Amino acid sequence: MFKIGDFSKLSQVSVKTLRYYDELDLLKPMEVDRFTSYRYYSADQLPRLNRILALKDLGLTLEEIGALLVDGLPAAQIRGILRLKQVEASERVEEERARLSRVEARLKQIEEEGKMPTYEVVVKKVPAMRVASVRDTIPTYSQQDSLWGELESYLGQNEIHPAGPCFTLYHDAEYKERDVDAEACEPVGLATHGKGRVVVRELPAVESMASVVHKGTFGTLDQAYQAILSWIQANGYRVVGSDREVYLHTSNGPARQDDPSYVTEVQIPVAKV
Amino acid sequence: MFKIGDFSKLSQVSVKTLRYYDELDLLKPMEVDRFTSYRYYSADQLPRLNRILALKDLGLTLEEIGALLVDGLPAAQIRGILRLKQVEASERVEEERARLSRVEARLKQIEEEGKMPTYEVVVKKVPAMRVASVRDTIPTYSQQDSLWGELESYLGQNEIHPAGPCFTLYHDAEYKERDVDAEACEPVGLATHGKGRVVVRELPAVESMASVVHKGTFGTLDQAYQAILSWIQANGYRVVGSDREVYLHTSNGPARQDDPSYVTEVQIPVAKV
DNA sequence: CTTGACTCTCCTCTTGCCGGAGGGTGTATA
DNA sequence: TATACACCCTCCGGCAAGAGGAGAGTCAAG
Repeated sequence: MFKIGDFSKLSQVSVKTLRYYDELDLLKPMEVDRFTSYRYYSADQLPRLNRILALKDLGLTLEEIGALLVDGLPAAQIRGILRLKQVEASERVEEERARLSRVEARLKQIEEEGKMPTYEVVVKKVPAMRVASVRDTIPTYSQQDSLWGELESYLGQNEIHPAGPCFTLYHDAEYKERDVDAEACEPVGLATHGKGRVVVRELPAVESMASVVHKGTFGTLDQAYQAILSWIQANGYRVVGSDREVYLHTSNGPARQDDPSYVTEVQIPVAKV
Repeated sequence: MFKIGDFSKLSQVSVKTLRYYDELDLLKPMEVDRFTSYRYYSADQLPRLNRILALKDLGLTLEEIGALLVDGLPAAQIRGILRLKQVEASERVEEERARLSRVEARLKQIEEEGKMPTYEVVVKKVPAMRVASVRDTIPTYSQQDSLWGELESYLGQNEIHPAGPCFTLYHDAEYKERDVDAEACEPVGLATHGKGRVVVRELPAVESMASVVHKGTFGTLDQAYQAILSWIQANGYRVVGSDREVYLHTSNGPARQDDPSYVTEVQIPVAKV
């Protein structure tokens, strides 16, 4: 019989941990003095403790270990839990590898530019939404006014309030200076009918949307595009959909002037590799 | 200006998290209503939030992010932190890879044997210790009585109490049936002089000691050896030192009889690959 | 008998939030 | 104008796996 400190030395497990395992019923001392509450462990409790440690090393939580430690548990069930853990572990490996490569990409970028990058790219989900929109081929990307005019007059006539910030969807697969296939979109709450060139449609959710926020006039928006595109490449993604320019500067209507305080978000659907 | 819920939708960050970042001074709302305490965010706070998210993705803690977000921080310092994170991340990758391979080894073992293995092997540190010992070549490994006799009479004469469980050190590089180079060891507290064949010496700490606990007679101890050795191989370790048999069954003296309740720990120093 | 090393219970702290209780706000509609 | 309903606020508790420490009781050796 060993006192907790000696048992701790034997097993190289801290006294705190032994007491904690006692509390969780993972490893009760062989004997507890009724008067002093001193815990006494016997050497043949070491195998159980070692099993706890080994399972912990495999990534099981203490709760799972407790469930596994009841005697006579069928091997099939143990295999099941372990296979689950195997999947979890390989996911974590992948996750950490991805994190490492992000850190390395960032470091490289800092060393090249000598400072933190101006733009921060994040990948997020964008939920599905219903939009009213007008789509057309426009001469240059800065000449969207007609689209927005149509859209707003439609919304005004039907007394529809936007349900979120408006944005332009660019459907061209590659960058184009002229004859841009653009769609002016305004999120709406209820299902309604379009009218004329205005259609109301459901945009599906995007699982992985790379996003960057630009503050400043539209003239400098290309910097944001450059930043997000090079990020996409540097981090092993590829473009898999139409990009959006979301106009965040104010509640309704797109930006039509050059205002240095305008805030615009560039979103590009991406996927790994 | 957005209320917290709208800002949350924009950024895909939960309201709870935004409030938490406010509390930590990571991202204060542009404005807080003095009467209602409503938080109001502006769109141009998104870049800062995105930077927080990006740094979090690199594995920085929120505290570190707070330190990094003060303006005009020299790039050198940022590089320093990131390099630290790089090291941490690659360590975690390695750790998770190791964990995954442990899980796989265990799964394979279970599939082969159809049950949880009888022996649990753990790797632990063993601290340095001072021992009194007698070393000699003995005919077979079960004939250690003379060594223990010498050792105990020395301890008795000098009134030295053991400072821990006694053990035998086996110095042979490979397994031998006969002419075993064995050393009977008894940990002692104070530095003393040996006498005759008894020497008092310092055993260095062992950083990685594979260990397995056997309960039963000595006759079945070879099963424990087999288990630990095959574990060592299956988990990518190799033997780098003399193995120990630690006698845990009772306070002092080695086991000399066959008692099925005897508890013995087999320890083997190991290193990766 | 005293000293010093242990041991006990109980409390708080860690990280990055999530969930809920209880109560106040804002606005769209009947 | 009343009211419903969706928001918002603060505060409390909880998560995993213990670490650290306070204050009090115990053990073994000299």
